[in-house]
Amino acid sequence: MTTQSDNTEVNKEFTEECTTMLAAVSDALYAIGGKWKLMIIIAMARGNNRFTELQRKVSGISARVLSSELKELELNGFIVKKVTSGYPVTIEYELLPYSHTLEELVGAMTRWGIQHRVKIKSER
Amino acid sequence: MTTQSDNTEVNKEFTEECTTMLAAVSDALYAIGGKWKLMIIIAMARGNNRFTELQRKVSGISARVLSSELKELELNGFIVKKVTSGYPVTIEYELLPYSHTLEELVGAMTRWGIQHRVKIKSER
DNA sequence: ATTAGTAGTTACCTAAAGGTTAGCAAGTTA
DNA sequence: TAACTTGCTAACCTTTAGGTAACTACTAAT
Repeated sequence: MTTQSDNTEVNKEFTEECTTMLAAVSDALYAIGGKWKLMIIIAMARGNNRFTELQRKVSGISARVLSSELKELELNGFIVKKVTSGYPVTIEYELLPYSHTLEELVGAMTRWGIQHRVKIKSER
Repeated sequence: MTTQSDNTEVNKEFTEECTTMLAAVSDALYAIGGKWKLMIIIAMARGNNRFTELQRKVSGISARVLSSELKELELNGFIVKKVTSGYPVTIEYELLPYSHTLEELVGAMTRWGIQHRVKIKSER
């Protein structure tokens, strides 16, 4: 009698790889999961660095949520808040280098999202 | 007086690209966002196709949530439920080809998650 | 006959995410 | 001087995601 959970060498490696991936994806989702964080980073990478600009660009986000997401992103080392005490005082948010480590992921998600929308449309 | 929102050609393209990306990422998150969907797909790609096996593999998920996530994944064309009416009746979930379009994204997220955990650890 | 495993469902509940409204302190524009 | 903009914050409320526990129907083993 054989089952899918035979303890072969191959199966062990497979199982370990799976566990590693699951832990990694879980970690990633913890840091950048949710509805807004990636979108805010994308908008910032494209020149939207002020509060109101971001709010307009990331459509649907409220001031309250944007404010709290920015705080979390700052806390986790993705962005900095820069206050230039000139005249007038302007507040700008800037991406830190760590944000750029997300480029591959953002690219992959963008490409997938585009093809997914095409697929959904063609199905209707 | 110049501002960051000058209507140069370059700026227009940038703005459009940004809008496209935001819409795409939003679409992607709608389909595969949340705590569990990607993790279930990862587990299934590695030979765990039965309900209880999946529940064990994706640690922390409850039967109720697993059941409802599987239904959503089936509805959205990522998986199929296969009931083999032999003796005994076994129920297996299988990935459909569409799940494999997620490979690039899953890979990117896994790599990012691994390096992120390393970074977090080294900071403590 | 009892216990255990598989594959769930149902009902109920909590916590987290997010939305709405209002307002404030500054500066700026008409 | 009035109205508007920017960059928020506080209080409140709703929605959704997810967790817990109990239960069912079937099979299989002891």
